[in-house]
Amino acid sequence: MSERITWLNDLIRLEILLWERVDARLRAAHDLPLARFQTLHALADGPLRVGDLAQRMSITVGGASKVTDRMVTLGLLAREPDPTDRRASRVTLTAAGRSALDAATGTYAACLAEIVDPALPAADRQRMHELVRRLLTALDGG
Amino acid sequence: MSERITWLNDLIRLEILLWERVDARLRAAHDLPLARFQTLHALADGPLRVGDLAQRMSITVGGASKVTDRMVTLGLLAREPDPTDRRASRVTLTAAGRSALDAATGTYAACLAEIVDPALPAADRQRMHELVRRLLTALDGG
DNA sequence: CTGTTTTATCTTCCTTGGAATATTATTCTG
DNA sequence: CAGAATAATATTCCAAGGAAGATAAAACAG
Repeated sequence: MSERITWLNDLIRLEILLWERVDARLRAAHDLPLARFQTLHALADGPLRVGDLAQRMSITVGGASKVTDRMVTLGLLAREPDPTDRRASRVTLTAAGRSALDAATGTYAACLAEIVDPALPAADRQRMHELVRRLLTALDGG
Repeated sequence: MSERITWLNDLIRLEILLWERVDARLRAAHDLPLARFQTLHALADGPLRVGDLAQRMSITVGGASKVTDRMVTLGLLAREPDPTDRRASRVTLTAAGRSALDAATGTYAACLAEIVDPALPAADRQRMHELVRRLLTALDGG
């Protein structure tokens, strides 16, 4: 019973600590908090509608709308009208957003590698990712 | 490079989704959000000073101070003066806090089991916990 | 013992994101 | 096509926690 609690507690704590570390590094190196990096990354493969962005980031639509607002203000994103649905807008990376993403991606990977690699060899990292994926699939088909 | 990002992204998303599910269940069954449950659980083994509570929960001291305020108002926690240091206060469970914790613990474990067990057999859950622990140890010696 | 430094906590301001609601556009029914 | 139902987004209000500064008590230097 209590192992269950420890199990999730530890997972949550891990996520918090990893987030803090990577966030601090990205802020220091690129003035780009991790939350913004993630938004950029979600849009790397092309524009998304606000709702799809929300889903990909596991936040609410309202939240995604506001994230978009802020990052449009910062010049990292742009809203363009969806040609097929005038209610919707397609959120897209600006040139500045794209280059912020490109610049930060290396920092992100390096920082994470610095933390994770000494603790887990490649096989274990791989195994862990696979376990996470299996749980994600069970949770939302993703 | 990009696998690194997916690796952490997936971990973060998993944490968000698990949090949401368990949080919703605890709210529904006990009117006790997961953040409060975690606070109660952190204090289950005995009183802690605010700073120690903060550390155990991986939040800031200021945050812990405010969590304590709210939960004192709710009657779940109490502050008692630390006999050895008049700057500090020892945060402790009230009877109501203890019984809320006891009641919610079963719900928490059951909810988590419902989600995790179909996706991961016991051996994998165990393995995953061990990987998480190894990373935590690397991150903060915990 | 007095002044400085450190420690533990609290407080204020700010950002973030959720919940609920409003708004506007689309789709569907008849 | 008119009206109702639905869908996509935006907006308002609220709770939570971080950062930085403010207190208050303790520890320490002399």
